[in-house]
Amino acid sequence: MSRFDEEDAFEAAVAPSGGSLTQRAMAARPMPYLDGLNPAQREAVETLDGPVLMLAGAGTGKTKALTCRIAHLLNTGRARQNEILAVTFTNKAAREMKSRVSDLMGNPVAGMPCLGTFHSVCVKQLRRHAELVGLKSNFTILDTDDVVRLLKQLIKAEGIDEKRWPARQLAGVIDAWKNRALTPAKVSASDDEAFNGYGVKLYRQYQDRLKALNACDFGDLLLHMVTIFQTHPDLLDQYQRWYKYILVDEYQDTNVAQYLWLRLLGAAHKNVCCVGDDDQSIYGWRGAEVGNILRFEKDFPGAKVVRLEQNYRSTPHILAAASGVIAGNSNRLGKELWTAETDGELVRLIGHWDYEDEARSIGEKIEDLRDGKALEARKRYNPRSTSFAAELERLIKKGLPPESEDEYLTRVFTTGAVYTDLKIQNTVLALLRDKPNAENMLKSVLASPVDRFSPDEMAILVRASHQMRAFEDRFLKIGLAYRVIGGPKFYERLECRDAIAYFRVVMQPEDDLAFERIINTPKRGVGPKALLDIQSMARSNGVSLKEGARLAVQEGLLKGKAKGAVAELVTQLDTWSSLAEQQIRYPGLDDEDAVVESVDYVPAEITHVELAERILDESGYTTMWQNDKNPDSPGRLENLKELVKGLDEHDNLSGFLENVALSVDNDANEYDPKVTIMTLHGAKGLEFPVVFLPGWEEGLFPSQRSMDESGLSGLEEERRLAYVGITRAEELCTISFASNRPVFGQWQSQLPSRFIDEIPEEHVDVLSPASMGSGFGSPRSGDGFGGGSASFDDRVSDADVYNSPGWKRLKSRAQRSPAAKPVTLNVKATTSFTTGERVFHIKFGYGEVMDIDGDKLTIEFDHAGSKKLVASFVKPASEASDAPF
DNA sequence: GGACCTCAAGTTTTT
DNA sequence: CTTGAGGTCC
Repeated sequence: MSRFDEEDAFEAAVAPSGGSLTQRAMAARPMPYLDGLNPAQREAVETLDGPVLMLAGAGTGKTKALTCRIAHLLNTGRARQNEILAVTFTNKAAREMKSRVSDLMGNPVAGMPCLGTFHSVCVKQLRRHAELVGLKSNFTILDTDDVVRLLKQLIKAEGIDEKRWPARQLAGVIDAWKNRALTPAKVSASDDEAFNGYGVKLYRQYQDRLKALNACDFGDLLLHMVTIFQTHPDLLDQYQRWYKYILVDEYQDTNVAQYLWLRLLGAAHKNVCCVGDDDQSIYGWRGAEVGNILRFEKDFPGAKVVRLEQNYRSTPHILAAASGVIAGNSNRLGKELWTAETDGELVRLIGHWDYEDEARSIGEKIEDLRDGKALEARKRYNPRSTSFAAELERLIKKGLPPESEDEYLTRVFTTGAVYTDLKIQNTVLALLRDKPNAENMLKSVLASPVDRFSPDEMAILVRASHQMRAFEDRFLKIGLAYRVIGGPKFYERLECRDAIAYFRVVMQPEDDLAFERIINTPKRGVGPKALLDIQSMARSNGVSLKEGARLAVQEGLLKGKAKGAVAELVTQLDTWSSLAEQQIRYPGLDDEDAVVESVDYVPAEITHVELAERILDESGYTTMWQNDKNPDSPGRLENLKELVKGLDEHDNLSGFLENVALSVDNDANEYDPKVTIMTLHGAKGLEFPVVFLPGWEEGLFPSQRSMDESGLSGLEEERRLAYVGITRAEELCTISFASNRPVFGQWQSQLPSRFIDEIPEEHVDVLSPASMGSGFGSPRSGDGFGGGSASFDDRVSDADVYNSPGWKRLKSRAQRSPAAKPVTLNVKATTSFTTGERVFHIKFGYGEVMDIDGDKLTIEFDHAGSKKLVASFVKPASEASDAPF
């Protein structure tokens, strides 16, 4: 991006005539979006008919290509909005695609009813044809918690030891079968052994129970539709003609069921366009089959394969580092990412003493970058900070708080989002009109190199969520605003789940699981005994628990307090249900038709929000928390209020329940800039100017468990995860590891990750931690080493870590000439130790070698117990005098 | 029905 | 080591 472009944009931005960019572009050409595409993207967009496989590396503009393709299909009149099926994996991706297509078309895409996640599209289909698999169209979608409770009941009934065969495990087994599109009948004999030999039997029972409950789980949404299409060719034929064009995002993440569903729908016209990147397949553990991408050409002969290889996101060193790592994998489809950019920093590598040091160091670095105190200034403008552009767009839709306008305006300029996104440009122009000083502001920003990053341009990406705590602790301590993505979910809180259970029973009286949850919440004196009576009444009459409860009251099975309470609850439920009935319109049933509108609609007596309030009040649920004197009950009441408030965004209660089941509230819509902390998995599809990748240690990343369970393929998936992590970074990428980390409470010496060795050294800058800056031996500020028993802690200086053999090797690696062959760090340490020898460890003190296993020593420490350590972190006791104490 | 105790497990996660 | 689930006892 040259200065010329910036000035061009500048002129456009301050032009008195206002936002004419869009108009100019639109007037010049009917399809302006094609101009912004590179040749490969253009080919992918313009090859409208027949199968297309788009192999799109990280940051190569695949969403752009995908959305342009949709716009092109619409613009050329190939298809109407409701004739395009476009599926993604996450709601977020679906939302973004929708909004970007709207931008391209110049007006909101009203329709596109079939742009959504696999699951949301399937739910719509299944609600239409539920009866074909024995369900009613108002079926409930169970979450994992419900599933596990249900399976637990079945396991118990089967007389299996729950301890040895936990329901969670069975849930996993069944889910895996469903991911592979295996109904109970299709589970092959080889799987008979599953779950102590009861797997298939329980699977069948589970499916029967689901049918009785008028419910299904996530896997069923896909599996049922596949079954329906396979057994009803006429129906399939209808759908095949309906969806003239099919587009699939993140194709490498599809499982067998999703693949079959797609193949069925696309079999006739074969206008299927799949976009994927085999190098970013990181969901194998939940059933994703990379194989799907490999066999695309086989399933769709004559498929056009387009490779998007020009990266618009990252600097050359970051790209080279990522490429170097991913090169270690075999069986790749092979893409070579390149960039037109030439500037940029090396990928940074830092080793720390322990995880707290790591958190401290990253915290300091973030503060420096934020305050412009870091030595390195921002080297280039990033004209494509789509993360910020998306955020700003969201905020503008919600209404930007006036007090933040200046700040956001500044950031619009500094991130350069203004140069590329028409929508943002127009917004900025609107803001500029009211800002007399904006012109000067813009000029000064453009005149000086940007030397700071906003906190929300920075992210910390970890392998496992437990790593987050160290950063949270540290950031709370230093008052650095952060945001954790993927923490505990709002709807999964106890009070929300209870409230939702009430709604579920009201909307779907056969939902026994929800009924069981609320029957004695709040306490109504209906204990396990009464519940048992109700259950047997329901079972012997073949009705739902709610009806069973009604019968139990009528037949006089229930006595005393329970009788009155149950009778009241049943009556209440009836009342609520009839109030709700006036509002029922299942989402998705109507809007898919070409002609919708005016279905006869009886105005409801009360709104669904009022109904929800009534349910929670009359049931006594709100009162229950009001009377609870736990310190957290006010918070729970607050959450309930929040929950009811959120109902407003939905048409009715069923719409809300569907949303609860199919979406996660991960969008943190907050104004203040915050550093993002999230897992590598959660970061896929995102980008940040500054990325920190901590915890690159053997066993943690690559994860030991992953390798134990899946061997080489597990390792390769971990490597792809590393690739995903590095490629999230636009400008600065910092990888770090700690030499010591508590694993399940036990301090362990950690080896740097093998992935670190796989980064070509000419693209790495090995740095010393900040505390090393003034030379070796600088005393640490006294945070201690995180508890621990060793009395030596406080007297140890950082320097010792960097005198360790492992560190020296690392250091020397960076100083070798680029031509030198990379040496792995995992060289066996000099195991000159012998059993029985007295040794010294910097943290654990003195001890005796009990056992030797390769380069690992089992040592019985005098004060710290028995530990297994890598020899390089231990020295003979006789040499311990080197230590500074 | 609630408080206390014991024991086991302990990645990644969207829908 | 820490958390959570399940069981027991009052």
